[in-house]
Amino acid sequence: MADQGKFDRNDQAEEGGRKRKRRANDYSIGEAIDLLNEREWRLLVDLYKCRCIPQSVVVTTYFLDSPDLYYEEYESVDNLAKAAFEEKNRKRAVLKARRTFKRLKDRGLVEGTSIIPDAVDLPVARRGRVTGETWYYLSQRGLRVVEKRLEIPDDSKLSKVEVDMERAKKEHYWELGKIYLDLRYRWMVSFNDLKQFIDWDWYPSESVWGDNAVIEVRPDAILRIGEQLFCIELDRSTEPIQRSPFHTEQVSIQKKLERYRDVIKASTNTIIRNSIIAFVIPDAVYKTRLLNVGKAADKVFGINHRVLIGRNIEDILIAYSDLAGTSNNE
DNA sequence: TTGCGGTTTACATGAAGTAA
DNA sequence: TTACTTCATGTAAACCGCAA
Repeated sequence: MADQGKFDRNDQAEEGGRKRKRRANDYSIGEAIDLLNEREWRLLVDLYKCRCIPQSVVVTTYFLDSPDLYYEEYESVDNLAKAAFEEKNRKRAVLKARRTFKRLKDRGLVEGTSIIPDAVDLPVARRGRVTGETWYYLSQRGLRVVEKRLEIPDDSKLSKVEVDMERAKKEHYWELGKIYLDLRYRWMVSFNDLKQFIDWDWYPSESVWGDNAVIEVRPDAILRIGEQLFCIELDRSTEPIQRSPFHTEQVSIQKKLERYRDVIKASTNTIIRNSIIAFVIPDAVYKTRLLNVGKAADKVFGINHRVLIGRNIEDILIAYSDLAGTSNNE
């Protein structure tokens, strides 16, 4: 009967006479949800919005608290000792982050890899480190759990396969993810006292349709601040774009803008009609690229267009407040 | 070999839960 | 109430693969 008790409680199942830890499938979805704290929820939701997050960013964004929270004497010691505390604090945060992710992994909510495939491909004598930074993703279960929490309607739900395929363009999605994190943890915090900025959301892969549901445009992400929609187009000049050899860069941007124009024209939804197209060009070294987009916008929409261009989301927000509010005498 | 950076493990501690 | 168990956490040490 002692054995009976053992098998009834799977968290204490024994193997070879020794207790073992619970494994991934030992947790039901309900249990996994029960065990999530606020930080872990925030993490999962952000992971959903960003698709992927590297470990170092996880540490600094969610786990790195100020050193004096953990080491009371921090404020009273000299700089050298302070640096030691900061280092200790960082290590503590890293460990905490890893343990958290291990737990989430054990409960089947996230997955992660750190192998660099190209490095492994080389002969042993020629390769350097084969593991790089660990990247985290949501698992199938994690996706479902977050979608339930965010109350995502069925037709907007993501398929795990699709999300997995996005990993092939990890750099692109991470570039977008950084914009989201920037917004959430820098700009929206600093704008917190401005009521208009409190109600906002981020939709990483959502289409915008015209009324007839025939013509569609798919921005890289949609940012909604109150009633204002921003269709975010991330433009990385390093990214190879497949196109006919007769098309120049400018033409392709223009084509994209024309598509937006057509969708907006075909829509009676005022939110869509008033939407702003925001081109974020993070690695625009020369102004010309920014100007080219501007020129294309003039051509497609005319002089008073609603196309904003910037190197980062801050530029866009500043340009937006210029555009929106001379009435808003800040 | 030695040192480095990332990762895992051992151990101590305290909080919370549980059976007697 | 007491003794015991479980779990999360912080710290330190061990471990691992690799480069110099």
